[in-house]
Amino acid sequence: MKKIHKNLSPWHHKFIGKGYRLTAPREAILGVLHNTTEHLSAEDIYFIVHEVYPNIGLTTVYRTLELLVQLGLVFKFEFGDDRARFELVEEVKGKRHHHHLVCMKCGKIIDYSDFIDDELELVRRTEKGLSRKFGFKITNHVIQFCGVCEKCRQ
Amino acid sequence: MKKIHKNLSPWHHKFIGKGYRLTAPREAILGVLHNTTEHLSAEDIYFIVHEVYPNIGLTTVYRTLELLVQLGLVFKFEFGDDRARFELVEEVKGKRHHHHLVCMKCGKIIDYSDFIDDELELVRRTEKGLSRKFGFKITNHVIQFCGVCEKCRQ
DNA sequence: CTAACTGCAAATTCTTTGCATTAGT
DNA sequence: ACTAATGCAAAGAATTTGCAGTTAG
Repeated sequence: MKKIHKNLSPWHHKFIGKGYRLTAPREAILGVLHNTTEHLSAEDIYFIVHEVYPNIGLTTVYRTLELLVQLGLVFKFEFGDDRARFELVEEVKGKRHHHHLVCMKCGKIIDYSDFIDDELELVRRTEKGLSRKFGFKITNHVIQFCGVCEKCRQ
Repeated sequence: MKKIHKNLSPWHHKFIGKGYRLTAPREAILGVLHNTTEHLSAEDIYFIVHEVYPNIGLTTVYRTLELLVQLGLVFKFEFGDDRARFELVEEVKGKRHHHHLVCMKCGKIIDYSDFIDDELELVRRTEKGLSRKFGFKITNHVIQFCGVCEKCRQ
């Protein structure tokens, strides 16, 4: 009889069989990213995870995030404030693909997806063109608008 | 008779009368940015400027770049390699507005302007929409594609 | 003349590394 | 068991800051 595998974690298959292990810290970090709508830095994540697993170190957070980016599960962004921010990719599961609008004064970041259909259509076309012309295999894009938010303008 | 002002530096008017001074280091740094097609880091600029003005410090380069960004003369970019890169805005004077294509393996950066007309049209539309919806005054945008270049794919 | 600018050295901040220990599979 | 993953402390790298001396306007 076929053994039923208790595939508890939705991320299980992304790790196993590739030489990677799905450990408690990794699941915790994925969980944090999954449950937030914010743009967390490594340190932010560290503090949150730390509440549940007080013995997880900041180093592990950095190393895990690096792996997750490499596995294509997480995006890494650099806004203007000299610390990387991380976001789950998960096009699946409701959360929509979005781009960013950043306030240069207060650092506020808005995710928008209102105007995104046109943008994505353009992205597809541009990717194809760039790919053909420069021989790149394009895996990702950054589209971001910068400005000053309503509050900071006063 | 009207006095002819010896406006030696094309950047003179961007500084004077706003409480800022156009000093030798600043002109040198602007000159470096003007004469390159590369995406220089603060340290890159420091080394180049240093050949002509050996007593200019790295600190001054950082401080000058910060000011230039604030004055809107220079763009600051973060590609994946944890060091900021700087580029003169100068839409004027030939050099065309462009976007970036970055290789995640070797860090090569290609400026492209081939597919940019569509992109800029879209940018205008999106800026208008975002501005209306979120009350932002939009001053800048980042459009960047990431992937793996032809060489690194082999 | 005076406030803005500069250079130097020291301090900060974010991120990475070395190494001995622990723990998935 | 075998090797990846972890935590800690220490190292590293980019950028910032304090301060006394210098200079453009």
